[in-house]
Amino acid sequence: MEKNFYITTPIYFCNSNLHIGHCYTTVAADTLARFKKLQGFNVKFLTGTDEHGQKIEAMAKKNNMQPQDYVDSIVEWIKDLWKTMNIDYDIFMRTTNPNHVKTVQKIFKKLYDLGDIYKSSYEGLYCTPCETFFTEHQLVNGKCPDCGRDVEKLKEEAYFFRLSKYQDRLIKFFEDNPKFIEPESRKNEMINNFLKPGLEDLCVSRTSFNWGIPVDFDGNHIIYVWFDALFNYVSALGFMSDDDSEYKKFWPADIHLVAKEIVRFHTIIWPAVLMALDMPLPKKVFGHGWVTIDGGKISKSKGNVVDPKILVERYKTDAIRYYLMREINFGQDGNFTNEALIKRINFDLVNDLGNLVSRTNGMIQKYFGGQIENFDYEKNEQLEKMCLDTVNDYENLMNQYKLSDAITKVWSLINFANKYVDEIKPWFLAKDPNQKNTLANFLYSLVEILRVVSILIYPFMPSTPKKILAQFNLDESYINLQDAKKFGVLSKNIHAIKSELLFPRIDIDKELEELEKINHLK
RNA sequence: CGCGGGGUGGAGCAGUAUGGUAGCUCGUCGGGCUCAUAACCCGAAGGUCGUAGGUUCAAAUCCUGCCUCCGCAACCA
Repeated sequence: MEKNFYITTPIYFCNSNLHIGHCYTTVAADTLARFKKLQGFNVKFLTGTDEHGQKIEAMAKKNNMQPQDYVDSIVEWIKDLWKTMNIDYDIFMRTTNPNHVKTVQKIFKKLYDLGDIYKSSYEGLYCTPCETFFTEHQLVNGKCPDCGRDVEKLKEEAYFFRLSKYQDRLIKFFEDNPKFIEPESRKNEMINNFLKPGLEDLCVSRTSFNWGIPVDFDGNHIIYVWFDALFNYVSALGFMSDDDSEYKKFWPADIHLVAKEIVRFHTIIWPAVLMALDMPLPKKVFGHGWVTIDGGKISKSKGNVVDPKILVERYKTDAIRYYLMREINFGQDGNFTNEALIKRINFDLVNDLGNLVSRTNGMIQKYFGGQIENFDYEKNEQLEKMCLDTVNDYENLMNQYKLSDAITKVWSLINFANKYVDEIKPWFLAKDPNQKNTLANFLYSLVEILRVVSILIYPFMPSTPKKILAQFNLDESYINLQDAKKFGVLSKNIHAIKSELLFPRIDIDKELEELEKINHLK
């Protein structure tokens, strides 16, 4: 039977460029997608953009552009970002995609016909110059938070989704599927904050702006952006279109990866609408934590937004990916600082991994002229067990989405190898011609460990394994999870090639100064 | 009493579902090695686990109160 795996990131709101937090979500999804592929799954990995809404209309106007031209320019920037971050998505879904638009309209009509969407009126506090409704607590001193002017009570005609009808079914679903929301704390939050107090019907249309999907049977109304956006996960698979084979194959999604603030949309509104349509629900919504900067929330007004493109340019993609996946415990908030980033690079990538590759290569050059051949292979039970245990632990952790723990596990193998060199003391063996075979076996083992390491780090750092393997004249075909569980896979003829450093050392003080300068220029 | 999360050696974090020698990375101090990117390996110092009580033979872990920080509160990953 074919094993399918459908994973999604949120589709990002296109009102401006993305920051390191968006990269975090997407890198995590990419890492999981690559891992599942290694495990032999037929993976579908979706990311994309949410392009409708009043804010985008306003941003376009501010830039003197048509909304479509504006989002096109942002999308171009985002696609370039994912290219530089080495994100290997299968689908880049845009909510302005004509098929998506048609699908959302059909769904809206269907729910209207079923009676789960009905027409009523929306009453709220309205700021006329800003053309925006606000809730009571959004107001600042009773005035519009944007312009500071008075607001007035206003009624407008709108469509509503019968969210309240699904409250009990949602609670039951949460109880019956304890793993639906992870981590568990998010589930408690949803139940306590939203389900227990009672759900109100959701206003799913607006008339105060035009940039969105019109209700096709009532032209004045624009469909609420979240209603529009959530359905991208199925419209991308051809749901309700002429060809829905992909939908049949991949829905329901195995995991929606989202950040914690939009868990609500994915675990209450989304399942409720799917229930209304009698469609299967996603298997899991994982709400990861936030990347904080210097301990605080990423925010434009604080001016602490880190431009990921600058980071990638300076430190290379794999280093950034490694830092994000390693430093932050998946599920909880984690801090980003320039200093921690550079330290991780220097200590973990340069000292531990880079140096291990370097010294292994160096010894093969020095003791064997770059070529180990014609030696009698001796099995080493201890090494084999060490590698096998690491791979098994790693796979278990990855299956539980414990990404940080899994990559840390790989480093314990790297550290083990560095220690092993000290134990064996190859520099003594090299002086004794009778020990030539032992020395060859030892170096062969190190290359084998590096082969296993290359496989395991691949989902996290897609370009580094190639570089490691190339130093020993091996190609990417060795990146294979099944082979990671075996020891002694390589031919007993190892050719080491003099190579550039895997990760160059960074001068911390100098680099921090440089970054400080860049920040000031902004 | 709105809700959620956190407070663990100098710094950053794990550990808390099934109570039982407090672990990791960095920093500090001392030692070893020389294959390697002044890298690598070993050892040491340093914590009454926010606080006050409670349960228990035994609490970072379970219960109660309090202090404190961060976030959410209906369109910021």
